[in-house]
Amino acid sequence: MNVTEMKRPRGRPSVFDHEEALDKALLVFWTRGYEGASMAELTDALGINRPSIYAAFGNKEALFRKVMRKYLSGPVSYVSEAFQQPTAKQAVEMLLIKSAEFLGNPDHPKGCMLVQGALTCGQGAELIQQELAGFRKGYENALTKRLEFAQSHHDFPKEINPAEFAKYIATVHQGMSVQATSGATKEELLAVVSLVLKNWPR
Amino acid sequence: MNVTEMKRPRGRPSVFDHEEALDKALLVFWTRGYEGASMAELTDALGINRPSIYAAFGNKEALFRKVMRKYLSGPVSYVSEAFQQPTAKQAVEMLLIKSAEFLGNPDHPKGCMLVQGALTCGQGAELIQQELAGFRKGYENALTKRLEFAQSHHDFPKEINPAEFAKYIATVHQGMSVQATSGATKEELLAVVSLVLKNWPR
DNA sequence: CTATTTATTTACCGTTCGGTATTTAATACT
DNA sequence: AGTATTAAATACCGAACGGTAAATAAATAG
Repeated sequence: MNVTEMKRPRGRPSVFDHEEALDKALLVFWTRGYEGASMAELTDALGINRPSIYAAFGNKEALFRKVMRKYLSGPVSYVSEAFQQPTAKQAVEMLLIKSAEFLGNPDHPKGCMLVQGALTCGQGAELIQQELAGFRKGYENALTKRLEFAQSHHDFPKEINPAEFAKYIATVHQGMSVQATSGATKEELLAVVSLVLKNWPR
Repeated sequence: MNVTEMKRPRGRPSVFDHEEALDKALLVFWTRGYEGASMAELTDALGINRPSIYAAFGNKEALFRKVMRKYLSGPVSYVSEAFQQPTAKQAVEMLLIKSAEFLGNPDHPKGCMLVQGALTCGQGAELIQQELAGFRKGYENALTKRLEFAQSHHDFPKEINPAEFAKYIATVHQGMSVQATSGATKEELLAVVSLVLKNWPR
């Protein structure tokens, strides 16, 4: 049985593709941040009327969370991929190089939405702000685990505290995002990464 | 002639100190960002009525710029101070150590207002966003100049591109700001700085 | 052909936004 | 004492905000 000939649902069919709409919403949230993106601008970008957005995704907060999920599992999926590299150095290398290429890519908004989505915010968006900080902390913790694993396999110097080194790499990573948002190019970011990797601890 | 017995101005005297008011406004903009800070919240924090703010400082944008000037010449004046250290290494060392202590200081909002004031923004605040990016770029350029000077005095390896190294330091610096905003402590930031300084090029 | 279901469209809601006109109070000058 | 000057306080403005009720259109099920 072919999926393309599935029985169509009961009522009036949606005139827009939900996944495509989320992609369009991503571009707005990415450039504007959670609060900077107004429902009016989102409505324009999605090309559908406002009640349709609410019917399909819930309110602004719910829409943002759905967009976030797409963002994490899509554009930045290279992060968890990097952690699976055979050595710790290769893992960090891939993480930073792919990040430089991603953050400075002119084909989509510059910088990382996890950083610029809601670094600060007005009253009422603190929850989103905390959630984004939580995702960032999550990546940092995953990197710590990766380095602890490497350390236990003699792949990372035992003199270095994995949590501290992970925070150092995360700091560079987030700094690269700020740089990209302010206009840094892929090449400039790669030069930064090169300086970081040049001094890999041994 | 004593300044304390200066002739008082003509009309009804101001009931609030303008500089103190700017300090209070700074705390709001620092935590909320330019757009996240509402005039209502600013009014509450300053303890004066809204028309008084407009009469004293102009509109929200003008108020923010006056606050910015105080911020640059006050809390973060250590940056230009650091550049005057005798050697390049001492300059960067002081820059990063003082930054760690400043960004993680729990006595005022965490992070740097130059970074979190308007990393992203809605329509209408792009000018402020660009101005903040300009200030960040200004610091980076000043650091580049400092390293070029050091290079010409055999105080910095001639194999390293000063602009690239300055961007690396600026990237770490801005990353530290993001980390601080998300809750990183002074001690954690100092550990990051220690890792950066451990690999000073020679 | 009718009923049911679902989506789109239009028009609108109350709240908050940044900003101000107007009135009232406090001081100095004459 | 009266007037000019300056600031504070009250009350308000239009616009933009996120969000929704009600009506209409397009499909399936019987």
